[in-house]
Amino acid sequence: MILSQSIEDYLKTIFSLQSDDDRVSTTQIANSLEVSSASATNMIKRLAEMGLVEYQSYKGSRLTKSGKKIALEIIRHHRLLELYLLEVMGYSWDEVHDEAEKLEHHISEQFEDKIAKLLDDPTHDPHGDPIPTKEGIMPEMETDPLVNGEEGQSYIVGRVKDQNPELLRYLEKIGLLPGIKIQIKEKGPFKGPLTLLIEDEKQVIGYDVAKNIFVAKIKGHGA
Amino acid sequence: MILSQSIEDYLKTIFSLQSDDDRVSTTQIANSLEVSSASATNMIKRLAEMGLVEYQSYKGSRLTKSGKKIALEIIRHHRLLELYLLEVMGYSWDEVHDEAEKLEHHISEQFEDKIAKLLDDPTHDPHGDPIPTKEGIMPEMETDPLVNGEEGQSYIVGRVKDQNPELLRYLEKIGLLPGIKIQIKEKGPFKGPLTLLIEDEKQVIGYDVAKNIFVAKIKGHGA
DNA sequence: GCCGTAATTTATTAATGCCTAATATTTGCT
DNA sequence: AGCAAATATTAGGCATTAATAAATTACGGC
Repeated sequence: MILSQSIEDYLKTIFSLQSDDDRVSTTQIANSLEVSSASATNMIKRLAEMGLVEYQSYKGSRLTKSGKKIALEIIRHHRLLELYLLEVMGYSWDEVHDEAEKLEHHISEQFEDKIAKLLDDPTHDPHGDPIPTKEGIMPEMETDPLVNGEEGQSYIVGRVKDQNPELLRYLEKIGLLPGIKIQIKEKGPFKGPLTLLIEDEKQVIGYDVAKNIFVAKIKGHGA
Repeated sequence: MILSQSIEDYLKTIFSLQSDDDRVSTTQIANSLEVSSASATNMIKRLAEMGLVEYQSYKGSRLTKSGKKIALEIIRHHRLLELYLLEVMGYSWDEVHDEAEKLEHHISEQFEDKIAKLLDDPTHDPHGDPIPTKEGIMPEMETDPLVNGEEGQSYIVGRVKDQNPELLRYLEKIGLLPGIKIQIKEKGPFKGPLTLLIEDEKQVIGYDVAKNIFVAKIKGHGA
């Protein structure tokens, strides 16, 4: 099957919008891709004909097994590429996303395999997101939003949700990177700023930034 | 300027067909790209409108300065990619062409710069072809067809013209690779086979194969 | 059962890139 | 020079992709 870049982008988007197995509305998809909902309806119907989504008029869309497989493949490409660009090619953390976004549609199976091997079959990308396996399985990691964390508790930064290069540069600057250990010193009330201890440095970040940071609790640390 | 893959392919093809600065006929281009000549005429006119080729009806096409620049950029991408795939990513000699052919249209300037740097600004690709510089200059190398060589004379293999994977595998098997020193032992008459000494091994190759091999004479060696 | 939001249908637009068939031009031959 | 063969260009289409606006229909909550 030959899939256009658009098709791949639709599948990727639907995948990221559907948590668990709930249906995704056409407008959600349209907004996410910044196209009219008429366009989205059109494309979704094409995808349904191809057997990539399960679609019922007015009821929304859900990826089929094969649709999900393809979405995961693209996501695998993307995340492997990000890691490769960062680790091997010397890109900086905030540059990798855009380049990966283009290349993910154009690399061959072989290319995918080669970079996976060169990176020693990694399980997580530079943002801390899990890399789907070649078989199409997404290894899950139990992280919670940093904003739900408790004062005094220590955490490992798991993943960063936002892809905005400016934000990424900022996070890199203050050292808030996946894999790093942090401690919440203080949580400002009413969606206020969080004071963190990052590698023995005190840092204050805004609530909106913290919403994008996902962390895993470290047992036996903290209050 | 946004250029489609087709446009880039046309430019590349015209470049490779025009030696020096002679005009290239529409049919030549059409044949090379395996499209009808009507299609080629169409596209050439579009390219002319964009200022990428100089085109006169019935007189053929020639790349303009900016057309040539773009062609050289794509060729640079291609050759850098081939070398990168071979040297860094562990592709074999006969696999690199097809992958590079796809990727050359999709990598960014930055990606190009990164691989050039990682390869230490190479001047020749795995086939021995020169890699255009970033400024769009093709470093030339003085090679002659192996079939024009003299018996007893020694040569360095410069480049291999054909991109046929089978031929490339064959050449790899018998060790006829760019950079290798060979000696012509015997030239069969009437476009007959050539007997070569390749790394102390005697090998006989057909005339048609030898036509694709370009070599540079080694001074002070041979008869 | 009505109303508003969401979704779909229908009809268009625009671009890319290819094709065949018909015509025009150039070239090469005698 | 004149004519036929080889080349090239026009004209007219076709298919695909991906988008849109406008009109219509369906659903869910009150």
